[in-house]
Amino acid sequence: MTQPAAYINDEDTPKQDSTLKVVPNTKKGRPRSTKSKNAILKATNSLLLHMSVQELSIEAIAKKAKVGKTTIYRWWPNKTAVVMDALISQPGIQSPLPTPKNNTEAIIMQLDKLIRMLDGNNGETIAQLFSEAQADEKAQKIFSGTFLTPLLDAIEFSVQEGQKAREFRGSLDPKMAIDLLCGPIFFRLMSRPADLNEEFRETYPKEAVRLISA
Amino acid sequence: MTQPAAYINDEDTPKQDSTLKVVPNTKKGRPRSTKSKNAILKATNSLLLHMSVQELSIEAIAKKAKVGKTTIYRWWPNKTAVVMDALISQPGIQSPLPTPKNNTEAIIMQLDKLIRMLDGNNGETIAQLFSEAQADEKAQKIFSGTFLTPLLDAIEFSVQEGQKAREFRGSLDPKMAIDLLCGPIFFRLMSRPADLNEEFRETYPKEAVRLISA
Amino acid sequence: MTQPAAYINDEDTPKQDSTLKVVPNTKKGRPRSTKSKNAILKATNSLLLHMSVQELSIEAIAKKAKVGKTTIYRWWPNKTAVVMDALISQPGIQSPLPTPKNNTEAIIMQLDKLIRMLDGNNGETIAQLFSEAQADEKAQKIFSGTFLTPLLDAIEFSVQEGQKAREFRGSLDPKMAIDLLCGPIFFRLMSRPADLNEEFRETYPKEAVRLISA
Amino acid sequence: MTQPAAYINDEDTPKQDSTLKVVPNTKKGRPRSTKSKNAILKATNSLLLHMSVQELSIEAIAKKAKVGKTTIYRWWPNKTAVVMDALISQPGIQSPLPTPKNNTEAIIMQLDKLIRMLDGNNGETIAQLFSEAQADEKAQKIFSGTFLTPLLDAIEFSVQEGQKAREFRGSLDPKMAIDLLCGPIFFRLMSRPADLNEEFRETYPKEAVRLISA
DNA sequence: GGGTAACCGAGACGGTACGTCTAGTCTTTAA
DNA sequence: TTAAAGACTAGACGTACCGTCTCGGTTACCC
Repeated sequence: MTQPAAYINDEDTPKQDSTLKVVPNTKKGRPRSTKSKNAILKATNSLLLHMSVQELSIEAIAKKAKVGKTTIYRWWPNKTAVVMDALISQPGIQSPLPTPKNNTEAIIMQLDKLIRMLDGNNGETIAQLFSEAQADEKAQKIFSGTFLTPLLDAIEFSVQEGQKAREFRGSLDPKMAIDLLCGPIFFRLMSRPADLNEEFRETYPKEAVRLISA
Repeated sequence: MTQPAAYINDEDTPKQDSTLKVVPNTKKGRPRSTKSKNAILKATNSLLLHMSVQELSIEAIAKKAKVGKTTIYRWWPNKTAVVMDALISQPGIQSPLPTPKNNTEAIIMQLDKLIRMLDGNNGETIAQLFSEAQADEKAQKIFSGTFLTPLLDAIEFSVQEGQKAREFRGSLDPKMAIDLLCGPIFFRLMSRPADLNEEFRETYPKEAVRLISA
Repeated sequence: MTQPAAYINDEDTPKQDSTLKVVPNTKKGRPRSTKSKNAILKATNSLLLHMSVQELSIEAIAKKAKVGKTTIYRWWPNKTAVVMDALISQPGIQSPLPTPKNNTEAIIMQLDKLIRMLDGNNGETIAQLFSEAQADEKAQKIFSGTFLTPLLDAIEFSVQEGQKAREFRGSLDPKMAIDLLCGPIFFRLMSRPADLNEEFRETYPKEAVRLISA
Repeated sequence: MTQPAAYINDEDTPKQDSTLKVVPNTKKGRPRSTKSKNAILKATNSLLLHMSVQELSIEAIAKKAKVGKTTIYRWWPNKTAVVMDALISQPGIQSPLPTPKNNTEAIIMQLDKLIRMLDGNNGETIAQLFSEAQADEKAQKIFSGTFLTPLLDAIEFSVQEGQKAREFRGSLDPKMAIDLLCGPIFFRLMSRPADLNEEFRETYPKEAVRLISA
């Protein structure tokens, strides 16, 4: 189960032009204000309750958080990155999974967790981030790196383990397996989000995993 | 069978406030200029080769088509509607399917056609329209009404016929069947569009239909 | 006393490009609709009660008069002309003067009539037409020809007669005399219109004529 | 003596909602760019050589001055204010008068200065601003406050002083005196601007002041 | 404890696009 | 032929944000 991490603004170093400096490490100067950081993330989450990612503007965040626009641009490359961070910063969004007894169960648990995550307001926001990523390369990288790739890698790992263990059909291309497992969830999220309900969460994962079983 | 319906600017009546008038029938005034209409659609398609739907602006279309902005706003409610029309106006985008010998084949043909349609530049555009629809209600209505609903309705019809004919599992909720059939395609479109290739088009439809077979 | 007339849309011949046709006189086709003409003038006067000449638009007139824009453009060269016509069409705007017993009295009567005319809503409109004329050559011609020149010519005539009769200073340039007589009225109209009241009407003409007396 | 007052954008504080703040003194944020301000005024003056105030557009100023439209709207409430500022910013437009030896001379000097100011292109512009003021309340306030009121107040002061000193007729209402003195100048400006020439400048002030003399 | 470096807020900057409005022209059918 | 209706191109309006910049001022570390 790879744990790639990704963008996510953990380290308090401003976004760089990727011009590699060898050991710039000597942190001088005023350190990053955690107060501002939190205010920004909080304001973002708050605003997203009333508007879409597309409607959300950096200016609105800055105003709501009582923060200079520069402060936002210093630490995040674009709106997608801020929203992504704000999403992740929510408590309980990253709950660890219990240890599964086999790969079938692992997949079921992962899909269940995914559906839970996509339910409600967060689901809308994620759908909108996914949308932003369609046209904007930078947004694409952040969304993939922070959210999508880790998710899919974890599932792919389980699929491959399951194939080794003969739980799943060996003939199936793992990429195809991922599309079969996750595609319906995201498609429903984007086309009929209201149907991403409890019933779906209870029936779909079992149904889906059956499709790739040996 | 399919439920065509939807937006689509066929009739040359300007967008209305939906305040129903009883028989306004006598067409007075200068009729709509087909020249302008075509110039707008052509310009839109042309611009979409170099930019995303999001980057595309009404002003750019108007300029390229040598048309007043008012003319665009008179006939289309928003950008999504223009792009949707432009997409559909392309020759060969709406080819009829040959008569299938059973519902399994019908589904396969429909999926094959869908994948073909989503390949290349049009696929990108459609993904972007789908994205626009995530946040914007008006865009959502136009995209659903013009593109998504007709498509899904046709597939749903085939699924239900197939269930009656015992070709497909009767226990499967038709909505779920649609998600299983179409979800992977759209998911791949949006997450790894390069993989929406010929190989996928040849393998996926058969694989997918197998999943819902009795 | 010149009788210049001017623009004024009396004859029902559309505005021409002044490319003289010799005897086009055989009036064919549908005749001009007096109904439309009246509706246009009435609508114009009505709208001018609530807005300035500058705010008034041809579109608004056409809409209010339930008339095509083309109909307006066919008969009047621009907004100024329409407004000018509308103003003149008002009943009682063109009352003839009684015969004066000398030129001093003639001037007084003329100034009194002018002040009366510039009082109230019509005064505002005339000030606005005068304003329109400042930047727009066509408007200038219409305003001068229809309103200003006839007025000033009449006064100039009285001044010159009065000079011949030794009622007024012979040394005074007639143009200067006109400025001295009319300037204060128009200046007050444009700078303090509220002061163009009855008191002013009663005191000013006598005062003014005194200034040019021998 | 004179009541300068008025709009005029001297202090670099953006136009406010007039909600009085008590001592906002600590100037935060990036200071106003004098470069942009000058570019805007210069561009305005430059454009006014070729077009009227009415034809002039904010967009054209912005384009010519290589400045964002927002920058103009941030500092001036409307076109009239920009033009007024541009006019005043011209070197030599505000030359101080030499000390007069009596009020008669003071009036003559003031009228002479006024006629000089209204000669040529600036005269046209001022006539157009006066015109703008006829219909638009905001324009009216700016034109009066910045140009007309200071001018008339100064003359009124001289008139009243002259009346006290028995140079001028005491029976004359000062407002009437102003109309008599200034009316002809502005009337000529607006009706026959070409006649606002040197000859007029030399003869009129003396003639005018004679009319109000005791 | 003074210097210095990076941070912070505020907000002005040059731009782009929005959706609306009006000008003046053009094109149809009906009278 | 004119009238009405209304479509047409063109372009200004004032607003909203973008991402950058420029201020005065505020921490921290390092000498």
